[in-house]
Amino acid sequence: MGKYERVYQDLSSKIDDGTYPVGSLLPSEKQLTENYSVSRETARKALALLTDRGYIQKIMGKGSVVISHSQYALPVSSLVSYKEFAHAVGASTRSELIDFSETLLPLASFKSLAKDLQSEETIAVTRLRFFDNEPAIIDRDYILKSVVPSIPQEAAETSLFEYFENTLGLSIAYSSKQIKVEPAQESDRKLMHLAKGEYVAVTTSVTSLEDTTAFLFTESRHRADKFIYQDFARRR
Amino acid sequence: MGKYERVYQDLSSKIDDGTYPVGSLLPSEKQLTENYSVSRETARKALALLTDRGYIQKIMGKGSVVISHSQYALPVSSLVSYKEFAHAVGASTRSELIDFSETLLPLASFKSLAKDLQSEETIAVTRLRFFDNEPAIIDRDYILKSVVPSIPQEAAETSLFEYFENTLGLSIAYSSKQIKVEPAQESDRKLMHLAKGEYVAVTTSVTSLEDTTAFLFTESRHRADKFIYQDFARRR
DNA sequence: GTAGAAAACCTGTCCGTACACCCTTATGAT
DNA sequence: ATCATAAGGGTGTACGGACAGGTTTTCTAC
Repeated sequence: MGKYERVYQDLSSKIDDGTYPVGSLLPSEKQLTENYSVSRETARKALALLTDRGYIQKIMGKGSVVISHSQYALPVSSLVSYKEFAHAVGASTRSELIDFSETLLPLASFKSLAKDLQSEETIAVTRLRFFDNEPAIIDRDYILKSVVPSIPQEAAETSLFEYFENTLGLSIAYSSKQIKVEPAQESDRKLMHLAKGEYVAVTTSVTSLEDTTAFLFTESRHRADKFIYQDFARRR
Repeated sequence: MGKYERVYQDLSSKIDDGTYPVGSLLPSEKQLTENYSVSRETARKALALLTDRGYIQKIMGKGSVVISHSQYALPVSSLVSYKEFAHAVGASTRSELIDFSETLLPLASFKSLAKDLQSEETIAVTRLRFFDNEPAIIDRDYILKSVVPSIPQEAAETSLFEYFENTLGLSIAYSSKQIKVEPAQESDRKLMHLAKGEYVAVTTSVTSLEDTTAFLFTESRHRADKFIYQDFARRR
């Protein structure tokens, strides 16, 4: 881990724990170079990370102001796995493996996100996610067999991300996603206990590795009444 | 405009127009310093912009690969105004001024996005947005009178963002937003021709200036069947 | 006392250099 | 022919300095 990442870690945790409350100023760049014994560029890199993750707003001639920064978004944003999200919010969560099989990638669901998709063999994992013991999300992941030849049952039951990154050493880089609202299907109603005429929020995402290989295709169907998506954007 | 922004502009437009197609490599950092007569740091700043806007993926030891990058997201993402969005997609769009009045900020709608909100006087602007001559979105903006004392009717009918930035010289910096799904209200059904029992996607956002003043509060109610939100995220 | 100018401090941009690490290709020994 | 190694070119990180331009504080002149 680079120096600037350590500075970032330290500053972000001090913002989280209230050492630097919302509205206060962080130490100036010059002070940071002294406190952490780094060059100004390194300090600025750490501040840049804080900036685009919504921790601070830099004001020319004044300094870096801590701004309020939401931490409880659904795992749609900022590309975190369900397990990481559950751990972060500390809610009572569990998930149940519904299906675990092999199939061809359903092109239609993802072609609006990724052009030039080929029909490829995938492993499909369907899981039902519970929040506070209520079924809230149906996740269906398609993983390219050409990238991940097989998945242990245990990884499918706990965390796919962890398996990809830690066990296989894959470097997950970015993801593009889409959110729509659809009427609940029969299977949605059954698994999530929905009445007829209810709706679900559907997020579809394509996740790629650092070498730009799109390898993970996910469709996530959320109970509309439990669905909240949060986002932070800058105008630049 | 800084040098690195000009390099960014040039590279991004060349990606958009196909000079650098998806999958190809951009010139190396060294070549960029020569082509544009800039230092490596300046070239790297331009590449960093391309990276976090989803134009490219940098691969260590290889170069910068152009990745496919969606441009037709709804104006929820990346903080663009409706007018900018309409212009970008080139769809047939118009909007209709429904209400233009003064009121207190409805705290309840926004308190999950911004803590410590005070009840303040605002100008409220409600507009109905049409896509392809179909009513699709109801936008209701609350603008703090302490920041924007008055709004000409013409600005409310065309573009508030343009008025804030170009006429008033306000620097819009960032925004945090939230998406939920709700049953359509009576007013939704009336304005957007919805049947009973239908749903709307509601995006709520708080927009702040560079000095961190939250000044614009927007509630956007979308016909569920026309709502698509697109996003691009990176894994740290 | 007050207004205005200067100083001090802050961030933004740009430049140059150095070295580590990664990937591809060419080289050369076997 | 094959395979290990070296070389070259690529990005990642870190350091240094310089100047521009914004904000706040201090000080000076009136």
